[in-house]
This record gives sequence, C-alpha cells and structure tokens, in this order.
Amino acid sequence: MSGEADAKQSEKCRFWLLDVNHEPRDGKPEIWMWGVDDHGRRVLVIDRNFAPYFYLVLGAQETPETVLERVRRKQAELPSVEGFELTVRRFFGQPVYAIKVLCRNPDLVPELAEALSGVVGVERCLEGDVRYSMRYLVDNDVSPCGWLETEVAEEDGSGIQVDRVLVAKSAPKRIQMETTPKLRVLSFHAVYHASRGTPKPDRDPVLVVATVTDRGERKQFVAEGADDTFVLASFVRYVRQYNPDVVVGFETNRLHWQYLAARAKRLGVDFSVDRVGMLPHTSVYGHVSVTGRTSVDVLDLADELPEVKVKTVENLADYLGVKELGKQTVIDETEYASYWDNPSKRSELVKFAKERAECISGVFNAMFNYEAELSRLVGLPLDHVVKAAVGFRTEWYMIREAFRIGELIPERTERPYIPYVGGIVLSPKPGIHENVANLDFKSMYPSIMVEKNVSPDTYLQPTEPEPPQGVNIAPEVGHRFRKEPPGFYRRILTSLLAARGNVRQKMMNLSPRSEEYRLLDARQRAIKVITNAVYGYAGWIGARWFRKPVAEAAAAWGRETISTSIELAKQMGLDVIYGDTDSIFVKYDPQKVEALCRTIEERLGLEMKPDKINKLILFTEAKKRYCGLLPDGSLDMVGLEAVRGDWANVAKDTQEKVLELVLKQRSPDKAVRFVREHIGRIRKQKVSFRDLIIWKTLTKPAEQYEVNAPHVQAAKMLMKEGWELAVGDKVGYVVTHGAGKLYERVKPYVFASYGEVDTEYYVSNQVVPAALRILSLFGVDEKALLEAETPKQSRTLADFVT
DNA sequence: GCGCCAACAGTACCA
DNA sequence: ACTGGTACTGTTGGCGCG
Repeated sequence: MSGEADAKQSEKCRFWLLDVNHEPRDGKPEIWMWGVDDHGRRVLVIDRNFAPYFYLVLGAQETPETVLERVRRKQAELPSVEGFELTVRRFFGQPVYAIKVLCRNPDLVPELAEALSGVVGVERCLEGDVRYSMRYLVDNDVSPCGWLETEVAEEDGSGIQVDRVLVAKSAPKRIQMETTPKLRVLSFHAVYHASRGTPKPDRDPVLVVATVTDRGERKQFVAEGADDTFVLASFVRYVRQYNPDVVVGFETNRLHWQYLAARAKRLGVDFSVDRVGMLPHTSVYGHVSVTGRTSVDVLDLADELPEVKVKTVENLADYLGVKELGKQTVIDETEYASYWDNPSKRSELVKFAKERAECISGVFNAMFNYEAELSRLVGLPLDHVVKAAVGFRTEWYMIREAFRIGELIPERTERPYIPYVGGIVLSPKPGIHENVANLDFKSMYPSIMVEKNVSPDTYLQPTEPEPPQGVNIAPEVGHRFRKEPPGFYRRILTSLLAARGNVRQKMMNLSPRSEEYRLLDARQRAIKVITNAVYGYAGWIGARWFRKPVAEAAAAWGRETISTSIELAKQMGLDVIYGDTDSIFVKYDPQKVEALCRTIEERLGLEMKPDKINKLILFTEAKKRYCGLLPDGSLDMVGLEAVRGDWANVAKDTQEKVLELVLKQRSPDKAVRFVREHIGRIRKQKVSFRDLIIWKTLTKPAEQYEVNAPHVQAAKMLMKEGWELAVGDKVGYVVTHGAGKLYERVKPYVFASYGEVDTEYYVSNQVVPAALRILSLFGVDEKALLEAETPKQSRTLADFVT
C-alpha cells in the first residue's frame, strides 16, 4: 500500500473518552473506546494492536538467559503466547529481571501465568491481574474524562449506536484540552408495584418510569392497568432514540437494571438499552455496565457526602441545594401499591416519580465535575470510579505512577490484620473558653511521608545494613527508611501536592462563580482526597503496596510532631486547651500564635496555621466533641449528638438550640427554659412524627447479630413483611409504649402510628441526655429539666467562661 | 427472683 | 474493603442479696 493511499484512508481523531471495554473478536482482543469527538459526534474507536501481557520475575541468583530459555521451551505447549521479552524492572525499589509474556487473549492470562510460574528460576508472576482495558489506558497514559488523539480509519459500524466507528492506526495520545463536550444525559426513576414487601420482577409490574434529559425533556411511561409491557417497551425505545452518553438513576446497580431487565425478559420485551444491542451486565466493584454508555448510580455519589445521613434522593438534592423541595411529597416505597391501587391517587405517584427523576438529574449535575476530575486523575472510567472505594482509587493512581517509573505492581495477597498505634488525642479542658484558635498542620501525614521518605520501597528490614546515604529512623517504633533515592510514596505525594498547588494558584485569578473556577475547584478537591488517602492506604492490609512499618512510622512521626508542637506552645506561654492528631487548640494570642507557627515551621519543616478562630468554644469532659462559635456567628458542632445520624431529630434539634442559646445568646437559663418547653411539646405530640425516627445502619445480616439491638429488631419486622434489607441499609424505627426491653418496644416507622409512640422515651433517653451533654456544664441536672420550675439564681455565661 | 454493674456489642463520629 | 482513637447506648450475664 502506498503512503498516499494510506493517508487518504486515515485521519486524526480527537475525542473525549467516556468509557472503555474490551471485546474478543475472532479470538483476538479488541479495545473499544467510547467517546465524543471534537465535532460532537459519538464515536467508537477500536484498537486491535495491543497485546495483553504479564511478567515473570526471576530470582536474584538466576541467569536471566537461562530462565528465558526454559520458558521458551514451554512455548510450544502454549499456543496463546505471542512472545517473550527480557526486561529489567523494579520490585519494591529493587532491580529485578522480568520476562514480559505477551499473550493473544486476555482471558487466558491467568491460565498462562499459572502454567509458567512453575518454571525453575521464576520467583513470582506479576500483573496478570491487571484488567486488559485498564492495562491499555495505563500503558498509553490516557485517562477517561479527558481528550485523546489517534490516527484512525473509518469502518462499517452497523448495529452500533454511534455516529462513527473508527479503527485506531496508532496508539492514542493524551492531549491538553480543558473543555468537556456537551454530554447527553438521561436520568430516570422507576416505580414498581410493591404488593407484598420488596417488589419481585416475576410478580410485580413496573408502574411508572419517569425520565428527564439534559435538554429538559421530561417523559413518564405509565402502566395501563396491570399491563406494563408498554412501559418497558417505550422506555427502551426512548433510550435508544435519545441515545444518551450517560444514564443516571438511584439504586440502579443494586435494583433497577436488574429489575427492569428481568421484568422485560418475563414480558418478552427486548431490553437492550446499551449501544451494542446487549443487556446491562455486572462488572467490577458491583457496578452494572451498559456498554457504550456511562451508567451512574446516584446512591454511589452519596458516599462522597457523609453529611447526608439518610441517603434518599431528596436528602441528597436538598443538601446540594438542587431544587426547591419544600412542597414535594415523598412517597415511601411501602406506600407505592396503595397509591397505585387508588385511582384518585395514581397521578400523585406519577408526579412523585417525575420529581424524583429531576432530583436524580440535579444531584448528578451537582457532582459531575468532581467525579469526572477524579476519573481523569486516577484513570478509572467514570462509572467505575464512582463505584470504587477510596483504597482502589488511590491504588489506581499508584499503578499509573508505577508504570511510569518501571515499578512492578505487587499482587493482592491476604494477610492477617494486626493493628498499630495511631494519633494522639488530648483530654480537653472542659468548659467555655473565649478566643481559641484551632491550629492545624497542613497535610501532616503526606508531608511527613515526603520529608522522611517513608515508603514501602525505602523501608529497611531490621537485618539490612545501613546504606551510605543514611536513614531516617522513626521515633518509638524504630523503623528505618533510606534517605535516598526518593521513594515511591514520596514521588506520588510530591507530584500530588505540587499539582494541587498549581491548580489552587490558577484559581486565585478567577472569579469563584466562573465555570473554570468550579472545574478547578473540583480538580483540587479530587487531588486532595487522593493525597490524604495515601497514609490510610499504606496501612490497609488489602493494599498491593502494604508495608505495616510504613503506616506505623508515619503515625509515630505524627505523634512526635504534635507532641513537640504542644511543648513549644506551652513554652511560649500559650494555653493548650485541646488537641487531636494534627491539630491543637490554643488561647488566641495573635503574636504568640504567629511566633509558634513560625517556630514549628523552622524546627519541624511542617506548615501549621490557624484554621478557625473561635469567639467561644465549649468542651465537655469528652474527647472529639465540642462546639465553637465562629466569627461569622455560626456554630461549629463537632462530634456531638447534633451532628450524629443515629439520634432522633427531636434530640438533635434540641441540642443545637441549646448550643445557640448558650453560645450566641450567652444564656444557659434561656436554654433550660427552652428544653422544658420543648419537652412539653413532645409530651403533647406537637412535634412532627418524622422527628421521632431513629436511623441506624444494618452492618451485617440481621440473623448474625449477637445481641437484640433495637434497629435489628425493627429490621426483622420489616423482613417479616417481605421487605428485603441489605447490609448497609439504614433502618428507621420509633419506640412505642409497652413493657420489657427497648428492643421489644420498637417498630419500623412505616408500621407505627403516632398514637403508639412512647414520648417519655424520647424525653428521657433522647432529648434530656442531648441537652444535658451541654447544660450539665452549668450545673443543670435532669431534675431541673423535668420537674416543676423552682425559682433560682439567674446566671449569665460570664460566670462560666474561662 | 431482683437490682446492680461491668463487660461487651454495636454504631458513628474525629482526625 | 484507607487508618486508629474515641464516646456513647443498650444488651447480657454474673454477683450479691434476701
């Protein structure tokens, strides 16, 4: 073929990578990259030129050529081997010889690895567990949610729902482009007839599927009588017609894809909602994939928002300020059937589904930038990064760095769990303090790990001699780390810290309201999360690069750091009121605090600065619980019942109000009066029923509990009525009248009426303890809150402030 | 058999 | 399925008592 002819056929394609998967075609593997090109066309770029591979690592004493020869001799028995390459890599920093085994078929890699690991001289087999499509992205240094460029030729693409199917003629290259193409996003919510507990696709029809697109088109597909064939068929038709890049739902991974597909199968409806005419299928991390589209479950996004305690779509939307939710009626799943079965209420159910689809869309939009940045940073496709836990995100970032520096990726192994000592927490000085600065170390653990070169590859075993470059020795635990060369973790953390610094620098010249600022903010947040996770990752027994002394040493240096800071503060005459891990609370004397921070930076090489200045701050006897009054007049409630998800709202709200009256109005007396009045309202059932619900998470299957915990009892009652509960679900219950143990008196809130609620329980076990947590500092006791008012000396806060 | 209490189980928080 | 440190509620079962 002449060069000219070739040039006519091939062209450059620039595309934003949405998703990647691999397809075996005639026994040969293909990488399929789904994207949107710079003309807004949907493209599928296929690469047929990437061989899967793994490494055979040789023992240190072996002659590499000899082992290679032994391995070669086996090739005849192993037809799927494409070839061998002798290479030098590093494993935990040590140079090793490794044979790179190139294969024809990624699915046969584990089998081949097994067959070849037995060859004499082969010490271990590595990287056979890196998925082929991820291997491709890593080796080409390209990321999803970013732009790529490659030489392509167009190919016939019948049966595939994109504008162009292209074959890559060159390896893709990452290109610098900051824009995000306009993605087609379809959000949906489905409602099923829940006739007897959790709906079953074999029994219960789909009542409504409500959709909303990024263009604002809203549709509701509603069952006619008991016939839902139409609902499914028209939903599928609509998805195919709109052809979204992203499909968003709530509980899609756990529920909807499986349910809709099963229901469609039963009704004989073709449920191929993807871009290749196949059904949704289960993929890694428990994610359900829709080939060619990105399927996002808003429930997974909720994991990023720990402030939202009960993860309903509405709570998420409300927290993100997505929508005016004031007037929206939320219909509980347990009520779907009764709404549907009552013709006059059906339209309310449809309206609810429609509004929920809109909330889902809103939550996705609010979080898209962040998730896309995370995807680009760690290199996992958007739908996978959303589902992946922090440890895996961090690890994928590391895998990319490892590839760049020729470091082999360790295998995942099972190890025993042995805990180690962590950070220091001081007992606070109880009471109310005026003008207290909260001094924080900036990225303490990452900075220590960089500074001391703490890393799995710089760690010296106790038996190893000290290298000429010298070592850093961790206090208390004595672990030694080479000062040079820079360790794997140091490289990773240095580049992350620098990258975040650059982004933050750029942000300073932008208006916080600009789109670019918001994008960069999402980027710096993503970088921060990964940076801060590296220490935790190092101590995670599931980590590929786990070395217990690494985490243990970082923690020990952390303790030394905070102890030294406390000492210095005291020496400078600063009153230390509290401290936890990487922060100290001192009486705010601006000059002294500034001097302290300067000294610490000089002496320890770590940056410490005032984070918050509290006008007032309240501590009880307990660690990890306090409330500050900030200069802007807001309360910073930490650890207290008011910020916990497992106390009834009546108690949380009471405590918050008490804190306001005490700290803002400086009146414990008013707070006592408020609590007494509020108790009166509770006894008269004047508070909302919803505010009496206690939510607790089911952390294991209900049968496996050793004690009769109230929320488990409530869970069992739900299960008895046919409701399926999974580990991780929150159970909402109320306490009712009756005799015996608490667990004998609880009911799932959906089964209880206000009349049966034991308000006295809420008074004495929720509201009073939450209020006394604060008010006992002022000599208030239970009696003062519960018994008839006795005239007493009125006190002001001044009597208590120190 | 009853009340008391320490140990334990369980959950959710802070850094 | 990132770490350890911590507070706190409610259950359980042993103990002394009568």
